[in-house]
Order: sequence, then C-alpha cells, then structure tokens
Amino acid sequence: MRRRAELVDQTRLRITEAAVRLHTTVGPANTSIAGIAEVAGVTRLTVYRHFADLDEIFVACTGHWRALHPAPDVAAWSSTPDLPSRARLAIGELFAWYAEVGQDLLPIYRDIDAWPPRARERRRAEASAMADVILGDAAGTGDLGRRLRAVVAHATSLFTWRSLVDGGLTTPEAAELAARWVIDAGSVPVPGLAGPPEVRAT
Amino acid sequence: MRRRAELVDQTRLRITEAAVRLHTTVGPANTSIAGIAEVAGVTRLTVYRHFADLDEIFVACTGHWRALHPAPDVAAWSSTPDLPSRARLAIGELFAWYAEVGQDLLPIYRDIDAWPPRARERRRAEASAMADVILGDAAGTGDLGRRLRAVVAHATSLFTWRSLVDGGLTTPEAAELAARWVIDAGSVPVPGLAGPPEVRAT
DNA sequence: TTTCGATTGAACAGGCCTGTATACTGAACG
DNA sequence: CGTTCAGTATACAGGCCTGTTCAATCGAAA
Repeated sequence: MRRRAELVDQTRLRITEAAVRLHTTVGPANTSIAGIAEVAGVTRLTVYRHFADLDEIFVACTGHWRALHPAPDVAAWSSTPDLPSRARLAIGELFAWYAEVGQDLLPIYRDIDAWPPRARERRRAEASAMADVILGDAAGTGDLGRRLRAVVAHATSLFTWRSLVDGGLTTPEAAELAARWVIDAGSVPVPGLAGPPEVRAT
Repeated sequence: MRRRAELVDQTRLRITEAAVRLHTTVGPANTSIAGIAEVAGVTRLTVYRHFADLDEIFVACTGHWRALHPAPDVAAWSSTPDLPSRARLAIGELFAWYAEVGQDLLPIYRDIDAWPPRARERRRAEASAMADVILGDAAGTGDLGRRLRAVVAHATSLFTWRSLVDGGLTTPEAAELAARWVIDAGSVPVPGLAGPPEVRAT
C-alpha cells in the first residue's frame, strides 16, 4: 500500500499548490473551493474529501508556502549585542526576504481579515516575538520602550517595505532608512515627546 | 415641480448614505447593489434608476463623504518656509484628521483594488501633489530628493498612522515620530546610502 | 482476479448576486 | 381632476458559490 498512498498525497499536494497559487494572486478573500478545484484539475468533491473547509486549506497552504520560502532566523538576531546593529541586521534580512517573497505575501496580507482567527492570532504572536528579539533589553523601559516597540513593529512591516520600494527606493535603501528610525527612536530623547501621553484622543 | 424633485433627491441621498455606510464598514469590495438597496430601504430597481453601476455610486459616495469630512488644507502648508516645520505641520494635521476619520477610511483603503480605476488614479495624483507641497524646493534634488519623496509618501500614509497607533502611540506621538523621519532623511546624509542605488534587484 | 477506495460525473437544493422586464401604486403636478 | 412618473412588487434568466448525495470508473493492493 505504498504507491497508493503516494498517489493520494500527490492529489493533496496538487490541491495545496492550487490554493497557494490563488492565495498569492487573487488573495484568500477571493479564493473559493470551486476555484481551487478548477486550478488543481480536480473535482470539487475531491477537495472536500481532503479538507473540511477553506480554513483547513489555509493552514496546509501556509505550511507548504513557508517550507518553500523560509523566513529569516529571528532567534539568531539575539546574539547581536547592541540595538543599532540588531536593528540593521534584522530589518536588512527581513526586507531582503520581502524583496523575494513580497509579491506572494501582499495579496495574503491584504486579505488578513479573511484569515482563520487562529492564523491571525499566531501571526500577531510571531510579530510580537520578533519585536522582543529586536528590542532585547531595550524593551519594557517605560515610555521609551513603548515608543520603541511601536516603531519596531512599524519598521518591520511588510507594508513599510512595499511603501518605500513603491516610492522609488531600493530594498537596501529602504532597510537602512527603516533601521535608522528604530535606532533614532531608541537613542534620541525626542523633544515634545518627553512627557506622559497627551490626553487627546488617539 | 419643486417638491417632486426634492423627494427624488432625498431618495438619491438615502442611497448615497447607504453606500457610505457600507463602504466604511464592510468596504467597497463587499458592497453590492442589493446590499445598498436594502440598507437604503429601497428597491434594487430604484438604485438602478439613480446610478448606472457601482462605480458611479462610488463617485457619489466619495463626494458625499468628503463634503462631510474635509481633509486638511494642503495648499496652506506651502506658506511654511522650511521643510522641518512644514513636515511637522502637514503630518500633524494629517494624522489628526486620520484620528477622526481613520475608522471610516481603513476599509475603503484596504479595498483600494476594488476602486474604479479613475478614482485610484485621482488618489495617486493627490498623494503626489501633497508630497510636492511638503517637499517644496527640497524636491528634485537628485538622489536625496528621491529618498525624501519616498519617506514623505510613507510617513503621510494612512497605514503608517494606523500602524503606529496600533502599536500603542498616541496620534501626536505618531505624528512627531513620522515628521522626524522626514526631517532626518532630508538633513542627515545617510552613510551607506551616499552612492548610486545598488544594482541589486529591489 | 477480485476487492477496496480514491476520484469522477451528474445532480440537487439553497444562497447571494446581477441585469432586465412587467404591471401596479400613489403622490406631486398642471 | 386627470396626467405623469418615482418608486414598488414580482418575476425571469443567468452567474458563481456552497454542501451533499448517488452511481460509475479505474487503478493499486491482496
């Protein structure tokens, strides 16, 4: 029963790959089971046999894509002692990765509201963990830490990379600028931002 | 024939307001003529009588919303002579406006791919004109101008405001930080960014 | 060679959407 | 008071989607 299982896995893989293609082009919000079946060259019924619903497909799809496109090693950044070097290293690697896979990721992140709630939560946790590593011991130092954390989250965002590159920058230029935002926010006590948060509504 | 026309206008307004409500909640991508008719308390046929298609509704909808929520006066910024003050003024006013209307704008901008092409183009032109005003005579100075322009475009983005505020900053804090990005990019010659753009693909 | 099971093909009922057509109501208008 | 016409009610044909059922293939496994 070896070749048999192999064929089944092949079918499942074809479905997963079809889902990846749709997610990275029209985006998860416009991806239907009928569409996946058509792209995979398979009956709708076959898709139902392999996956309960679109959310299950989303998970398989994500796993498949991530295996093909490994993200930078976040943990490795923590061995860099000072914040400026760490920010440059992290944002440099991240943006280089974005330059490779951004085309795929943009439709997916655009449709983040269509993600399964657990996937969204997991993504949030990963981003938070990444910020922790970049911040290192700079995290949690009161008001400065709060500001730093917000800037790191923003500087490392896929949309920041895209916005800067769309604006005519090269990826290394964008990375250097974004890294400087983090570094400046962490070193220069910003005048006008010294006091407690203004009372004004956000 | 006065009261008659008035009633017709009222119906048209109800439809437009229904479209606004849907655009600012579920977003243009998920707004259907059937949905608008239901929210407006009107027959689908009545909507067809007033508007040819969703694109025409989009235009009416945009005009209505903008009349209710006037954006900051971009032209007025040009009377501020130096870039740093101009950046602070512009981004401060913009972010304050975002703080008021961001809730409405986010679903609309999220679905920017669903906009009528002409609306998208118009939006692009407005953003470009805004960047020109903020840059002033700092625009067009070769490599520095190119970088400045990209940073201005990014710093003034709705998504930058949202990202920073989501990260825990107040709107004034976010504005001050974003303004500093522009100011620093315009004053400090960034080491490692002096030369021509790297050959590496973006 | 027979059995098992993954996959197919066709069909159904239901949902929401589109654009169009018909006849009807009711109120403003002259 | 009768005409006009915006809006209603209802319907049709068509599109794409969902989830489910049934019988029919077809190939690997025993």
